[in-house]
Amino acid sequence: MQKAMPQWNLRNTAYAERLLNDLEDIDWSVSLKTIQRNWIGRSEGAQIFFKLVGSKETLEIYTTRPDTIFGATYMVIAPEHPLVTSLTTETQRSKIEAYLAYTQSRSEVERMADKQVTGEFTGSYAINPFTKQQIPIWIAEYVLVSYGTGAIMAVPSDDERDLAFAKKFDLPIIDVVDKSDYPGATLQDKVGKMINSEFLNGMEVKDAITEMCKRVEAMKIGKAKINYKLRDAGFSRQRYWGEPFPIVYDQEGIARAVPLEDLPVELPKTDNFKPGNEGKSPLSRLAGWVKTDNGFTRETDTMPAVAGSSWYYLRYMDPNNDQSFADKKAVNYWQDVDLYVGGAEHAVAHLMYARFWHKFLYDLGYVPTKEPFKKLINQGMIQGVIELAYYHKPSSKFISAELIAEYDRSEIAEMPVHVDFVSDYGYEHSYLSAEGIEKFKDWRPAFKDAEFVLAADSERFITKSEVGKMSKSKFNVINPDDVVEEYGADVFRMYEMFLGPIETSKPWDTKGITGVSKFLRRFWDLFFEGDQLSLSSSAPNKEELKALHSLIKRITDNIERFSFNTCVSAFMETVNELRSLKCNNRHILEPIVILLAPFAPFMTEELWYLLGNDGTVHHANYPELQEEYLVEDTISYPVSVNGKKRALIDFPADASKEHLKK
RNA sequence: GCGGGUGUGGUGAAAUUGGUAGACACGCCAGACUUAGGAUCUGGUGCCGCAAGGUAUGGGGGUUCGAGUCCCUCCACCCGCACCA
Repeated sequence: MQKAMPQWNLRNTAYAERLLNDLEDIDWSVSLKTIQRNWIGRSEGAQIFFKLVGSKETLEIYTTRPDTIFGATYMVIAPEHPLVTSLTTETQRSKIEAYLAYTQSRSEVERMADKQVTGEFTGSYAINPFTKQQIPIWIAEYVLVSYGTGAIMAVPSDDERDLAFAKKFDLPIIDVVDKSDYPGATLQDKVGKMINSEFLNGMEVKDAITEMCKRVEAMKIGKAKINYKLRDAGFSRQRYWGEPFPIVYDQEGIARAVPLEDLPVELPKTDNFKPGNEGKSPLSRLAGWVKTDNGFTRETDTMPAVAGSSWYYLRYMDPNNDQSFADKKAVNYWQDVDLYVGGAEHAVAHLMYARFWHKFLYDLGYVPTKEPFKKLINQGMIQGVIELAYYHKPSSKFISAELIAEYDRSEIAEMPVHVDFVSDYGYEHSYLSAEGIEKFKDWRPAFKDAEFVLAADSERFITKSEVGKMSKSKFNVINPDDVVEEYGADVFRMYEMFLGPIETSKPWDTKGITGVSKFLRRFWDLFFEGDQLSLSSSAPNKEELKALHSLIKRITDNIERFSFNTCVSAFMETVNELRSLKCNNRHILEPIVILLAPFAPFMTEELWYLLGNDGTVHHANYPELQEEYLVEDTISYPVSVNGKKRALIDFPADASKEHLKK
């Protein structure tokens, strides 16, 4: 059931321009910024009021192309537009009602999926303020009530949708832009010379837009206006869990802020979480709480989850403060969030609200920065492979994927198969064996007698494999506990890092996990002779020191740029090298234990203890890089002939220029 | 349709600013040790070629002494928005 009720809204539209512009200053991924830009949806245009024939009312439209107004030959309003009833004339009423019944029968999804040119004439006319022509007002579903003003001036010569509509309903088309100077330009491109437009004739489109905005303003029939797709955020929930609004209503029903000294307004305790009457929140049942001592009435709606998530990071800066959300000193010290690692699914809700909220606090002087999250990394998702079986509905048979071309696709359904039944899971050719088919039938008793059609010479039922989210509904969830059980948490952790760059999404695949497992065992073995800890404390040699310090350099640099996969590679290379050097020197190995600690926290803790240290390795000082150990004795110079490297020649690093030239 | 991103071996991937492409790992091949091995160790492995050598970062073109990296163009795939006036 839908019901109109008064709601609190956050006027984040007032911040639209800043939310858009300040994206420039933050270090976020291009795709995330793009999503936010699209969501804000800024467009420059004009708001224009059209007079109606035989009425005192006007029809307000929004257009990004005021220059084309001489080509506006009809108008269109959305089926849900408030003026629909008053604009409909007696003779058209039954047709309009039939059309409205049709549009109401179509969901938004249907409208988008099935774009048909439909509409109906209202019987009313507006007056084009420049041509002075009477132009018909139509209703059509291609105009959306939620965007702009829900009404447009239609210029069939310069808009594809208007053109299709005009052709279908035989409405006049007047060319107003000559694009012959711009070969290849489409209707969307704002280029060309104005024609058939009186005082605009000969102007370039851009200048014509400016000129038209001036004229419209001078005539007091509208003005230049920037429009946003971004909507204000509905902020009321009729639920128990959520922050109560610090708002009370006085005897006249005027909303007032709860005085500072009475803040915060805490959620009252109750054990009745059922909704209140007339769709109100459960809080409305608590009469003793709703009525305040001075006879005011509390707001009983609560805030949504995005309220808390919009500012929690500020509270982290001063979590025990009972006077304010965070002390200014603390906020000035911490400033903002240096690095936010989060999923792209928060692109428009949480991340937009948090930015808005932060800017609001900035305007009030409570935070020193304009943006909450300086740098943001979208960590990639570990995906799953979804295994699907083709099911031929008319014959109730399952069809092996290699045979699917022989069937009519409209008769085929795809049924998810639990990945536990699938052989060679993760490979292109993954399949159900005879045993797998039996498991599937036990799992889905409804298909216990279904036939599985296999290729003539095959005993395998090939499944269709698709990369997608791990999801209970797709039966492809892999539990990390099993991996941890087999290889340990350190291996699991490092293998996830080793898979590739942090931003990359890819299906979970354990094919290479033995490499990481082997690496950790080899590192461990460096410390031992058989089962005995066996370490040398003598001064390390040059090669060992170079191995250590080049590792320190690489790990430091790679962490700095969030390249954890190459960190793992660097550790592997160093351990390979120390193995071939037969190094068991504690002056080398101990700093590596510290470097490795964030990557393999459990094993390094163990080694740290075995090395005789007190406390935890995770509090140890980070090893210091000493560049002098990195200097090469010889440098290999590539020798190029015709731009191709043909040879390498080694020279002592201290060789003179003269020597090199020879 | 509009906007954005990505294309490198059999596979996951390296190459931070234009400077020996394929590090590291998986897989594969050969060998060692073994009663056995899906354990461990050693060596090899982009492609063509016995070799010398040639060739190679989606295709084509350009800038440069030198291009995976910069520019143009085409193609493929992925993501976002989508009747936005």
